[in-house]
Amino acid sequence: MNHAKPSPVGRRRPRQSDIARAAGVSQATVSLVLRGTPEGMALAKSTRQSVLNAAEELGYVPDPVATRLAAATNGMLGLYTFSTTFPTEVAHSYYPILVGVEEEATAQGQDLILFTGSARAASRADDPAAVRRVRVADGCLFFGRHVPEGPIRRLTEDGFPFVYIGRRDEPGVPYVGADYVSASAEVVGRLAAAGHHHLRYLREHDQAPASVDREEGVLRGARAAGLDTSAMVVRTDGHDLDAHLRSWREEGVTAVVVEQTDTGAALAALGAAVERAGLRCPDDLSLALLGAPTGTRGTAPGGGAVYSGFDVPMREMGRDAVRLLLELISGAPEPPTRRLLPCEPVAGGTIAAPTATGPNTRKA
Amino acid sequence: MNHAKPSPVGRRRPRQSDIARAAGVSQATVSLVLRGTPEGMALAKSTRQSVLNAAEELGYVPDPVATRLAAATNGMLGLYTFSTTFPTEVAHSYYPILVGVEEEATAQGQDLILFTGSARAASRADDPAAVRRVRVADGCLFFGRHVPEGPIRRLTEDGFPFVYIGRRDEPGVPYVGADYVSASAEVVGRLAAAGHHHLRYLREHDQAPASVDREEGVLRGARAAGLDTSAMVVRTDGHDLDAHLRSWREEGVTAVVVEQTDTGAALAALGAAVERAGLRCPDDLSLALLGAPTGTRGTAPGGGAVYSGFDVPMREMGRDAVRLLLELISGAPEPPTRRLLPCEPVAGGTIAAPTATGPNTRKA
DNA sequence: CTGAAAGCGCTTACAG
DNA sequence: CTGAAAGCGCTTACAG
Repeated sequence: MNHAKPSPVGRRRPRQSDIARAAGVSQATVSLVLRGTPEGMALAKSTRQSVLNAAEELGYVPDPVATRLAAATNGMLGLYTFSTTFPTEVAHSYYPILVGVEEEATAQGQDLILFTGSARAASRADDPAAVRRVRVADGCLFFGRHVPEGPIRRLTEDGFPFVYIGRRDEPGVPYVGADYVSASAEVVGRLAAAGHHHLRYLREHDQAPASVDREEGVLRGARAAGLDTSAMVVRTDGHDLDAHLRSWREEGVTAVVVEQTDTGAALAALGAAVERAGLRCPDDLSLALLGAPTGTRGTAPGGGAVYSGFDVPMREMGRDAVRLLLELISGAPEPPTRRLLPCEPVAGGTIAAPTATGPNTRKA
Repeated sequence: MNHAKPSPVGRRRPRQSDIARAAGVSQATVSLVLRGTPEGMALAKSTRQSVLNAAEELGYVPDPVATRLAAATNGMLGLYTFSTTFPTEVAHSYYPILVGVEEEATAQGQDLILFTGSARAASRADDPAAVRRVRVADGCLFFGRHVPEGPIRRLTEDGFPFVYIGRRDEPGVPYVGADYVSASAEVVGRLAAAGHHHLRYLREHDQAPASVDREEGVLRGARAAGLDTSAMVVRTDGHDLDAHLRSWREEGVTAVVVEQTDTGAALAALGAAVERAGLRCPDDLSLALLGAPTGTRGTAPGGGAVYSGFDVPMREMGRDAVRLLLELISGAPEPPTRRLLPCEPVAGGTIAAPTATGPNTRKA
């Protein structure tokens, strides 16, 4: 026997067998008709019609769970986040992606399952069991700077359709990322064109693809402009940068480029140091920010201008990832299954020609 | 026969029968052990252990779809929005709720299914079939100013657990709403205490509970303060309010209270009229806003001060709704299943004592 | 203490 | 053109 599923309160909701009884056909025939398969369409008009009528009459709605178990699709797409899901602090970087995903999912008639990282028994977001849950959905989107490889490999082996939001190194893994390399190179080129020949690139220690790509772009742009890149890259853990800033200025550095991450540590540290040094931006020092989500760009210290740099098309990435995932699910992906979207350059107000007066002209 | 589910690529993922074979027990026993039921715990230690080992060995993860179909729960909560889902314009009012829901769901180890309103075949968000989809989840949260009653009644009849985010009139329907009545009354009381005796309440035509409650609160507060309420309530469809504003001023009105809705039509219209009239706020006119989501409060025209009024605890509503839903699912809800959360008064800068000089003292 | 069986509500070959 | 049957991977009484 079985469960008390048939609700404490009202009538049981109708299933195919109820329709079959009402229409005087077999349950299988009901399935055929309702799914609108070729076989179903080939049935006698009268059979079809009576099935359809009975279904309408009874208010039938297919059970998505049973549908899915019986190997069909269920019109649900998963979204699994490896960063802390939704936390208020990273809301700004996460939300635009969610909006994009939601928009496109809605447009495509797909529901969305937000896998909340923790969940059930074994907890951590990178727990293999946790990741495997995503299989309830027809396919899944993954997002986060750091992603556990094991569970994902397993999914690949199983042939489960998924797409990363963000570039990945693992070969064969489909993704929709941002072209940080080109965008970062362009920013450095812009600085060089404005007359900056001594600059620093400030980044965090984190080795996520998004960070690696920005650095590569910065170096590429610097070389293209003929700049000396030997001491250009500086890593910070977010601590006090006052000493650094002072020595850079003494070395004639006129511009600092900084990466934006979900922690924002590097940017915050730089901002604080600039503030404390009493420097004005861009008068005393030009600043460029590599990649804020569209619309969330902050303003620089010592001047309050909007950061120059580029925007990351988060929303569009979300939308495109949904499209790609759907293509994968249907088995016919449009050729590039690894896509990089262009970033929008932002003029901002933190880049100006360097004051030709040399280092340390203004007050300490 | 059946489907090609066993992945095009790799090995089939293990199921209970695989574990059973490896451990030399029946599949049912595996289920008992893995679910950790009383019966399962009562099994011989050695049996338990070998099952557990085999499961670990094979990397077993239960199939949530099958689990759900076989009548257990699946650890998924639905969120169904009747307003346009997520559209950028209402993002501000919707997002805090989503954040709250997400936070609590994560804390409780539940995944979230975002039903995208439209979806599949028949489209509109209030389509019965669309609403019925929510049954994949263990329970569902509903949100939106306007909610179709039919589909919901059906859900009730079926004994499906759900909770509204926002107060509802339908008897017996569980909800977590905001106490707009008290909060609105308090705002009017505050105005009266500041010396305002002639005021107007501007609202839209929309008859959602949230609007009805605000009006009730305003009238209650006004009566408590001994104010004349006969001409107090004014409805607007968002069009030109210049003439209204002029006549109010001539009648000696010194303060206007306005409701915040997801369209923001009334507020926008009032703001524009105040702007055009060249009035300063709160110098020439006090303004109060009834209910913006925490943190999204805008600034008033003619002065740029933050609106006085109250904040709606969207995030907390989301959290509490998840808790209530979980209680409902487990069958043991804590007594009030219809809850109203207090709103936070916001002092803001748009309420001041009326200038004792009477109407139209300042420039047109 | 454990196994065999029925059932959840569908889909999909396969017979007639 | 339609029905009977098997199967998806679980859970849950019910026997032993």
